Formats: sequence, structure tokens, C-alpha cells
Amino acid sequence: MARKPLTNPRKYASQDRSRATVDALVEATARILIREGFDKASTNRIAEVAGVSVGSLYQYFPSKEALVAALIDRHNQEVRQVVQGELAEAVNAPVEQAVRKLVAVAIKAHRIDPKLHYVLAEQIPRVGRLEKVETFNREYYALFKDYLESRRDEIRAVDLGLAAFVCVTSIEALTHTAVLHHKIVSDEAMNALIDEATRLIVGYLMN
Amino acid sequence: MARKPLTNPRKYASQDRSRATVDALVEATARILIREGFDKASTNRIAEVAGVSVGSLYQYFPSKEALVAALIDRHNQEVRQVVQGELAEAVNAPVEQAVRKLVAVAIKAHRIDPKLHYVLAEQIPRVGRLEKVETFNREYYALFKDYLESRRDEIRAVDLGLAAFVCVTSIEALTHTAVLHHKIVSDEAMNALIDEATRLIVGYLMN
DNA sequence: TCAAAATACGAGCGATTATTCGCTTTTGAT
DNA sequence: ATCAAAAGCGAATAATCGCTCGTATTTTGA
Repeated sequence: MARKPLTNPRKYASQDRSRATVDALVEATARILIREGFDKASTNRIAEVAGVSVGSLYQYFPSKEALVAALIDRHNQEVRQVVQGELAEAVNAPVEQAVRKLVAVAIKAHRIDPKLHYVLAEQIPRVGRLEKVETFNREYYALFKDYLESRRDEIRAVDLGLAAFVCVTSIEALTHTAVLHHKIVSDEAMNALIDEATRLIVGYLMN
Repeated sequence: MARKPLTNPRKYASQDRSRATVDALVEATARILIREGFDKASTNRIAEVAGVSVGSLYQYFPSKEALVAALIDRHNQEVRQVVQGELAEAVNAPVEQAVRKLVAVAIKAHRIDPKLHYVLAEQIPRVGRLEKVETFNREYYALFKDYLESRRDEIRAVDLGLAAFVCVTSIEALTHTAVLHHKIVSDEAMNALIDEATRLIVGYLMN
């Protein structure tokens, strides 16, 4: 485990103080992205908002992209925790209940930090090609396809892969658009959307 | 029609030569966005690729954003021509046929210049807030809602606005994702998607 | 034919950016 | 108390950016 030479010694936080610095930097990145947009998120500004010097920033993050990537990881982690816990129940439920649960969870996930999610989804892609979100969706797709296969006899569709694609893409788009653009305010609006989306998907799968 | 003062005299192309310059600039913008991404699309580079000087660029486009906006307009124009022609027939057709037509047209529209569409959809939003695409979608939504109202007695849904949202969002997401990410190659794949999407939407509207 | 208008040019300005590096301060194990 | 390692600092650098402006060239209309 030979250390890289002194010319690029990006460190890993080991002490308490440095942990706090790293956290502050990631948090500052999130705040700036949300409040001022990607263009204003310069490394100097991020360090300033974090109450840290630029030099410290570069001790832990080799580039600006690494900082954004860390933020995305943190957000994905939070989403994953919400989703995985609630989805465990669904895999053994009948289709109607499972789909309803899936839609509800999707809305919940999008509501975790909507503004951050929005920025991450609509402003970030240009950064190199951070396909972490895409990876996330692929997991979601595989999970759903497995579920469909476990209920194959109840499902009308022939190509379960295609069916999974149709369902996952639709649910994602509906919940994403509703939460981030149309702004679901009331609980009634949310329940109406859950009802409609469930009807859409269940009808497609079973009728 | 008082001209703006000399301090901001961005002109409007009137001669043949200047028309060609403007076209070359917009075309160069498209090429760079597609081949090198947004970050590489500097005004100096755009002018260079267009075979034109930066000074000429700023004679017709007051800012870099104006250039991108012009490109978006050009693309939207092309899409609009394809969509409006083909959609005129659909408004008088029964639901099943109309939806099928709608899906087919959506795929066709996304296939006009997929790479440009991709860049425009996934990399551009950060620019100021070019909501031209959103405007486009709103038109699409209004049109579909009108259609649903004209067939109200055949439709099962209560809230036609919500139903239109569900349908338009799903169709857009399915065709967008299929064409730009999953890459529909064969005609069979395309027809399969049309079948499935039609079944999804028609089932939702009528069963 | 020729002057005025339109068009084109491109070096260069000022601002901003990501990143570096020599230095100081803090920490923790002895 | 000591001291090496870890963490922190921020002025400085080099690159890039959007954009201007004085000048050169082409086109137009009479």
C-alpha cells in the first residue's frame, strides 16, 4: 500500500477535526448548489461558506467534481435508507399493494430534500458524467423485474423486462415531476397521485 | 421602432452574408454541444468552429445564452413541424388510435436529432433558466387535456387535468428514455414500445 | 464609380476560476 | 513537556472565460 508521492497527497480524514472539515465542505456545497446554483459553486466560495480555507478543501478533495460526487453519495445514502427499509415489505405483497407501496415510497424519496434532488438531477449531469443516479435507477429496475418474475402467473405482459422498464420509468417520471415541478402541497393531492399512478400500473400489469 | 442606443447595438441579420454567419454560429454551437459538451462551448471556440471571429458573434448574439437559446428555438421549430402535422389527424380519432398516434409521434420527435435533444435536455437547464422546453410540454399537456374533454364520456377518470398529467408525463418519459438512453435500434423494439405504451395509457383511460 | 452602411476581424481587457505551496497551528502519543 | 505528524491557512499562479472596440473589408444603392 505504497503512498502516492508527495505531488498528489490527497488525504483521508482521520482525526475528529478533519472529519468536521470534510462535513462542513460537503454541507456548504449543498447549500450553495441549492441557494445559488451550480455556477456560483466555485471552490473558493465553497471553502468560504464552509468556514475553511481553500487549501484545506484540496487536502481532502482532489477536485471540485470530487466534492459534488461526495455530496451525491451522501444524498443517495439517505434515499437508499428510506427506500430499502420500506421496500422490504412490498416484495411479498400482492401486486396492487406492492405497486401502491412502490409509488408511495418513490414520492417519499423525492421529498427527502427536493431542492437538492432538483439541482442534482437537472444541473449536475454536465459535470464529467456522474452516472451515480443512473446506477441507482438500474438497481430499482432490477428489483422490480425480479418481483414481476416472482408473480409471473398473475402478470399479463410477455416481456417482463420491457414491462419493468415501462413501470419503473413511468413511476419515476410521475413522482419526480409531481414533487419537483408541480409541487404537491396537500396530502389530498399526494393521495390522488398515488391512486392514479397505482391504477395506471396495476391496470397495465393485470388487465 | 427606435433603435437601441449605440451602447448595445446587437444587430439583426439583413444581408445574405450575415445570414450565413448567423447560421454558421448556431450550427457550430450545436456541433460543439454534441461533440464536446457544454463546458467546451466557449464563445471563442464557437466562433472558431464557425469560421468566424468572436467580434462577429457578438454582433448578432448579445450573449452566449442568446446563442444557445437560438439553437433551442431552431430545434423546437423542427420538432413542432413534425408534431403538428401528424397530430392534426389524431384529434378526431378514437382513443386507442389517437393514443397510438401520439406515442408514435413522440418517438419520431425524439428521433429528429437525438444527441442534440439529449444535450439540450440534460446539460442546458443550468443556463439562466431556459424554460422553452417546459413551455413546449405545457402546450402538449393542454392539447391532450382538450382531447380528453372532447371524449369525456368514454373516459373513466374523474379529474381530466390529473389524467392528462399522468398520460403526458408517462409518454414523454417512456419515449425520451427509450430513445435517448436505452437506444431503440430495431423497428421491432420500437413497435413493441408503441404497443406497450398504448396499452398502458388506453387501459388507464378506459378500463 | 464611390461613399456610406453593413459586416467582419481579433488582440486584448478585466474578471473569475481551479489549484498549488510554503508556512503556521493543532493534535496526540510518548 | 516534547515533537513529529496531521490539519489548516491564504496569497499567488496560470489558465480560461465572456466580451469590447478600434480597425479593415465587403456590400449596397445611387
